Amino acid sequence: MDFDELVLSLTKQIPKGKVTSYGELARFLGDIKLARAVGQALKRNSEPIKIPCHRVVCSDGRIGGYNGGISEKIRLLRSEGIVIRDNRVQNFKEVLFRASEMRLP
DNA sequence: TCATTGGCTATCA
DNA sequence: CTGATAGCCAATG
Repeated sequence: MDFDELVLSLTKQIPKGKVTSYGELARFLGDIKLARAVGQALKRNSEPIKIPCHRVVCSDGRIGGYNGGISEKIRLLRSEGIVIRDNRVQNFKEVLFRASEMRLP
């Protein structure tokens, strides 16, 4: 299983109504410095339907980027109950899906 | 091979 | 609060 597949499989574990950060995913993978590569892996995601890549945001609660545009990302998150204000998830710490809750496929 | 490009993070002023 | 800085990984050409 290559890097991209691993990242995507972890992303699929994020429950609806929660989010995680590129850094959290990277931490689970063993190295916080993988954060950027994680972002790239999500970007290269070929099946955006099955993979909720919109549930991955910046470590400080800012939205981050999205293939379909940030507005679309925000819209999707709101539709799942995430509260966003000034391009930030409001209760970030509370809705954060932590690395300790992830598991290998 | 080397250079570039990001959906990044942490730290300091 | 905003900006600048410095790391830095995987894919791509």
